[in-house]
Amino acid sequence: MAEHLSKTDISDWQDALVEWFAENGKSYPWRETTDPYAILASELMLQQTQIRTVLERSYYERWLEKFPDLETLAKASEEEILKAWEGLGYYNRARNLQKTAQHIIQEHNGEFPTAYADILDLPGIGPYTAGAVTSFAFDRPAPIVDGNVIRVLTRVFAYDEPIDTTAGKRQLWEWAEALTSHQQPRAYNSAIMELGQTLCTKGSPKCLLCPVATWCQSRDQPSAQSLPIKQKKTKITDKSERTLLLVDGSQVLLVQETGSRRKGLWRLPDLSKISVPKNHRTHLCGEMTYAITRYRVTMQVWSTRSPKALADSVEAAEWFSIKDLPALGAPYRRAILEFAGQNGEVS
DNA sequence: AAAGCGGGGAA
DNA sequence: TTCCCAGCTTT
Repeated sequence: MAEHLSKTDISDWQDALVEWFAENGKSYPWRETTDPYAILASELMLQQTQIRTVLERSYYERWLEKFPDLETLAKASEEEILKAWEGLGYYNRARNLQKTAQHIIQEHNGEFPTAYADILDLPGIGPYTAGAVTSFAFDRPAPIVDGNVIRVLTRVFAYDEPIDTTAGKRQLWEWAEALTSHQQPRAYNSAIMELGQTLCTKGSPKCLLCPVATWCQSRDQPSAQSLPIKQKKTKITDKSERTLLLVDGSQVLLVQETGSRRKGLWRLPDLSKISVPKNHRTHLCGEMTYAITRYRVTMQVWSTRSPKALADSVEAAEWFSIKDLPALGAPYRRAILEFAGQNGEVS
């Protein structure tokens, strides 16, 4: 399909995007640097995560302040890393970022690799992130395909087949490859992503303002809104969870996550795993619902009037100051803040 | 090829 | 509610 575009077309398409971006491109902290480590940190934070989320809570700035370079990050403790990543989700990203730092120090003498294949080889870095670092940090040509680019390309080529298949992905990368700029890799890749983010949006694409509408087979078509097409629909399963909120003065009792989910983070103890003494009375503080991966979880929070007595029944638990909590899964943090008062009273 | 992995914002 | 977000890894 890209065969429909001649060499001149491709060049004009690139120029139009780059020119539009020069006029309309937004400034982000990670666009003001060419430090590959800083760019990589931003890219990992942004995987499946909206720009707004990263910006609003200053994850990027805080991360670079705490771990300004590869050496500092390589030596950090898991606890520090998870605390800095707390609330962002997909916590293996943080662990992989540290593994990458250690890998570069050991295998590349501390020099960030500039070759695409070497970057792709780093833990947690797939085709998209490798292309992003290659182009954004080193201004070298590399195709990228993310959620934004997928919208732009499927609409430009009126691609109405599912994109979450092997064939669909192959087609998208093929197009991205064919359109990659060898003149201005950094600007072009930034431009096509920003186009998808601001004009070629999910809801109602702003074709009227689009700098590349000339080349678009879905221009002003209602069909544009329905692209891209996905085939997978994840079905949500309901789950329930009973947790124990034990507060003693300014302290709260926590246990560490064991499974693969939220590994290394802390949480409220799971009441269903605790054998409560026969004559011990517990009461329900409240209930909240949250979503995680393919589950919708209804979480009950239980407590007691005599927390110290019950704490002995909780395996491998530790007391933490509520003012200085370790990295927690978001729902547990919310529950503590909502149900635990300042002076140990539990609602 | 499919499933697992977090959390939040927007329609 | 559902969908999506600067995706990657494991099964």
